[in-house]
Amino acid sequence: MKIGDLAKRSGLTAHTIRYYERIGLLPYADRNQSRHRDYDASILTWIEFLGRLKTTGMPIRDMLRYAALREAGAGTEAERRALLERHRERVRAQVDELNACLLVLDTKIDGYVETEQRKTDDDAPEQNRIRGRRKPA
Amino acid sequence: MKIGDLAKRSGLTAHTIRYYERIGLLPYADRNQSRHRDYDASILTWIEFLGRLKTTGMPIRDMLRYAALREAGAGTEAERRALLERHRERVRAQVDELNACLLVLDTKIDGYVETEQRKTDDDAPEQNRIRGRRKPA
DNA sequence: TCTTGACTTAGAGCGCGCTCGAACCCGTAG
DNA sequence: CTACGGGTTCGAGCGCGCTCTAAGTCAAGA
Repeated sequence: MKIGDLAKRSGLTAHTIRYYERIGLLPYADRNQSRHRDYDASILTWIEFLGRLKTTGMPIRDMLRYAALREAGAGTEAERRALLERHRERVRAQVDELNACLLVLDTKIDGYVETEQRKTDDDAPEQNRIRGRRKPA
Repeated sequence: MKIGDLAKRSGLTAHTIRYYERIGLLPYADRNQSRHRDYDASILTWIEFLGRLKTTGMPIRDMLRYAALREAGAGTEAERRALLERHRERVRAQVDELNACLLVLDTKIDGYVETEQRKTDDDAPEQNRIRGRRKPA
């Protein structure tokens, strides 16, 4: 598979793939007789996992650490596991924080809903106006 | 309240507070006779809300839009609400995505746990060795 | 044969969100 | 009076993660 195909299938650009190889996030790819990169489909699995790490906010320097352990092969599993477990905790905390923010957003949005409701009440004819914040049942 | 106090209470640096004012994220602050910024405690509520928007990944240009509507005052509630509702949807999607990533992380970590278990089994004396991936019950 | 288009490398540039430095101004404690 | 610990403005610089340009190579199709 050539870099353009891998780009299409991975969702990365060819530029980004070369950049990732340059910094060590992707292993140095085999080249064909034209010195073009020639990929095996298995690289997609790794790219997809990198995408998960990225989505969850792992900085590239940490991905590099993980990638280096992976390249090092057997004997690094315990450290890889520890790295992922630490990351998982951070992601869990992140989810909790986002959920807390969602509650705040809900409250804020509800406030605007009520503002609009008051406006609607004000616009209503005098004999139909109801005091208070909520629409009558 | 002076900028240093606000920095302590808000968790931002004085540099960042000035930067936020400069770009319009914070309203132009009153100055005292020494031309120093003089803040009212109420600004903390706004800064805290900005922090929520930031935590949830809203880019500054969108916060600026919201801040501008806020400054514009009454009559902009519907648009502010719409902006927050769109953002809420993005945050919900983000939480879903993170949870999906957490499942992948769990699987990956479980894989390493099993690797370590095999290693432990290999290290055990011959008569105690058990075939298979899982620790015996 | 010639053109097209995808590939190569090295290195510069960019958008974001700060972060910091320089030079200066003030008010207060010693 | 002086030193110090704030504050001020303006603008440059930085770390991140790409993103793009330039100049060249190569293979395949008209």
